[in-house]
Amino acid sequence: MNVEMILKTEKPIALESRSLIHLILVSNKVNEQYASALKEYDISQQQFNVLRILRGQKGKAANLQTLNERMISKQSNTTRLVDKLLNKGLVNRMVCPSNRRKIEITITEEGKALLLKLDKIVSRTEDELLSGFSNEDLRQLNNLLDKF
Amino acid sequence: MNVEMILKTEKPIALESRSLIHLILVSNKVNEQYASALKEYDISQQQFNVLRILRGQKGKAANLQTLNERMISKQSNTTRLVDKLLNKGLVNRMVCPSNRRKIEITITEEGKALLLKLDKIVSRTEDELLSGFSNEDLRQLNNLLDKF
DNA sequence: CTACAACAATTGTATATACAAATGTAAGAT
DNA sequence: ATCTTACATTTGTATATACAATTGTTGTAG
Repeated sequence: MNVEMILKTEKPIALESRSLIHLILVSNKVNEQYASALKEYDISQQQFNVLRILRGQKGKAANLQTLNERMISKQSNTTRLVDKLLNKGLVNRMVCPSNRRKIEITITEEGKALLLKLDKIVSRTEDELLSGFSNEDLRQLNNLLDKF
Repeated sequence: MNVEMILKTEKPIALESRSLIHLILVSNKVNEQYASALKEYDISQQQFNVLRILRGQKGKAANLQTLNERMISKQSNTTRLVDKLLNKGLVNRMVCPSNRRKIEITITEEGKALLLKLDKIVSRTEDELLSGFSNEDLRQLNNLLDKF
């Protein structure tokens, strides 16, 4: 990926700035690829993310707060995001009987079925994005990212 | 940075998925740090980015297309973004005399003065973000990011 | 010169996000 | 029981972004 095009705009770019901008550029690219892969099914990345979290619950419900904590992108509109999924019939929602402040969300069969399709195209996208990487590269990358 | 919290949601996460999600999480964190550092001056990251591009032009004007190409985040609202900077008096804008389709943007003295202040706080933010990194780490990171 | 395609920027619209304020519920203190 | 505080979600609002359609300009083929 060509980061030089951007970085040439300021001549003596410190190694630090370069790394961070580079990181953001790559992340944007990755996000775009995910988004474009999911677009066919009218699912945003965040929605996909929530569906995967729910599937990971194996039947147990997740309340909005839990979703919020585990979502890739930070706190904001979990309510509205779940509304969208609800309208599509991909999740169920019920007030928690033991604590009526909480709202419990579960994935529907329809949601699971959709996820199965999405898994395939997402993993194809990931393969493409990482075609230049060996397993050793990936381990190294993870180690470096852990330092943040 | 704790990626496990998110990743525990799906049990057998492939190394590839893990790396990409990890990357996005880190990038989000970096973006948040930049945003919060710039917030004090009511400048968004994209606005900061454009100002830096303009400064890098050393007096030469940049048209909207050029800005667009060099902006960190992809094509969208360069017109509106520049409008904001214009309202703040940080840039000038004039129709290109040789090709009236183009709009030429330059940074004002006020814009340059602001950038000088921003440079300081941004570089402090970068230092914090990368405090765990040696120069060798940064080089490695850049090499890996280049593989995308 | 006119018609047409390509170009550069702008506008419209729908959706997404950040952030603060408001609503409704639960728990604890007096 | 009442008051206060904390909790969980929802709503409002301003801003940001994606994407398509539109406007105005230039270049070119006939």
